[in-house]
Amino acid sequence: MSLEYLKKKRILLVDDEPELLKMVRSILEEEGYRQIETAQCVKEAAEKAESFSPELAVLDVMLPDGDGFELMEKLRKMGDYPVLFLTARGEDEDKFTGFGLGADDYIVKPFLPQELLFRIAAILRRTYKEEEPQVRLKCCTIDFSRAEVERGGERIPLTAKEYELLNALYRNAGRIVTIDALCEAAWGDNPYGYENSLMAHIRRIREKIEENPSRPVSLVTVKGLGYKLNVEGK
Amino acid sequence: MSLEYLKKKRILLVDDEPELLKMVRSILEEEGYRQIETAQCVKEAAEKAESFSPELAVLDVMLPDGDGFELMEKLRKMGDYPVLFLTARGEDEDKFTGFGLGADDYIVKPFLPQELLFRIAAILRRTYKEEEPQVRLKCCTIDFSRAEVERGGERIPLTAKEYELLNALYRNAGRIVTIDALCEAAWGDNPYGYENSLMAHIRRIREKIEENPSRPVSLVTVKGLGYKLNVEGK
DNA sequence: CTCAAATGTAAGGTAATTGTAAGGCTGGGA
DNA sequence: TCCCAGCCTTACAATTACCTTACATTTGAG
Repeated sequence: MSLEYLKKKRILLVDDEPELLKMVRSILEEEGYRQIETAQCVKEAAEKAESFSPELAVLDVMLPDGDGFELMEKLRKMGDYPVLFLTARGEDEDKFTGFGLGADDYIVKPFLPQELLFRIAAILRRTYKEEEPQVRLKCCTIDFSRAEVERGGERIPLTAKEYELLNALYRNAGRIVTIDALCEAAWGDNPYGYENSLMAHIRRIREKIEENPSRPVSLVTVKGLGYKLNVEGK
Repeated sequence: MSLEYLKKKRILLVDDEPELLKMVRSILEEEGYRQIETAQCVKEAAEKAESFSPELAVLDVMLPDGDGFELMEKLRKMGDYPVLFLTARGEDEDKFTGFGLGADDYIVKPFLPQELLFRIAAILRRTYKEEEPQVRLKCCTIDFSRAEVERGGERIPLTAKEYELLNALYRNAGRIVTIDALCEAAWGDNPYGYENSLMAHIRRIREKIEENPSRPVSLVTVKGLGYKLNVEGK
């Protein structure tokens, strides 16, 4: 059972004490985690999260410009990754607030390094069941980690927008994704007026992933409802 | 965010003290969990797991005929569901053994009921993403997230209007929905003058979901009142 | 700055979906 | 028995949502 891929996950640490931050970081790095970002307040954390797209967040409850709970709500709006809280001993109320809001684990300071590592590993293992770099489609495979499509030995690169759209479709593989949802995924805040542009992108994606782009089988349109990505295998 | 579906998950409790078993069971039942099995030793647990197919296991470390770690290895061979350990205070070595073997969480006795509930909910939430509701009818199933009807292995797509109408009927499954209400659902603002069109759509839907569209059993008409969708309840 | 690649826009085309209409049932009442 | 209302059924016409393509604009690397 190879768990190596878990070491590549992006982890965001947020704590106001630089000492603790440094300690936790070194614990994780020693264990082999390679992608770690840190922040010392809510504002900084939100900015880092935006560009870093963490796959796990470890948050202190007490922060100079707010609290960890408020921060978690912010983070949850951006992506659905697990959140683990650190807090001072004994504040049971905090613990319950955190769990109630949907935290994934809660560790009381002071803690044993080993326990932190185990809990992080347990959450990552559950959340990211197995590495799935290759998504198989009818007549090609998509490699999201390289943003490439492989078809008949040939490697075709995806552009940024194509990647975002395909990813949004893949996250809902098999289900219908509305035009609005796709615009939202690709253009964010102001996703209006791009319907036509979306269509052009869909066409370009189809030229990369379909045998016959005019008779799509993997990225099909459901008239009046949206688009749907069909992936192979259970 | 509906978390109701988590309450239906099958949970296996294993502990040698009948008292504790009873207590944990009542904590869970009070919270709304409905499918709970218990066992008092490794042997019994293995048997129950076989027939019960748990979706989460809560294990004590100390058992009369073995230990929880050994049991976890047995369970893992049968299925990949999360395991949470309960143990007596202070046995840090146990804790690390458990996590090292792939446990998902670890709670030290004595614990607060609330904490157990939160940790169980957190694990279930991460492990089991919300499932899509499949609506079962007399001779087919409807999958709204894919806008498809599955009948005898065949997948028949629904069009936008068909989707809207079926959805409106499903939201009032078993009850009569008036013609006006259906027009309202499908045509919004100005739902007048579409009665005939509605009929044509009803026909098309029946051809997709009924054995004999002319003798409907799932989407029946109630003369003078409207239509009604009969779903197979359980 | 320059150039190529990526992205957005526009316009004519097309086919599936939807609307329409006309004739056909069926069951209840007179 | 006949008639009528309310719904069914079908074929076909109209619409609209999407396709396709060429081209304009933006972006970003060097």
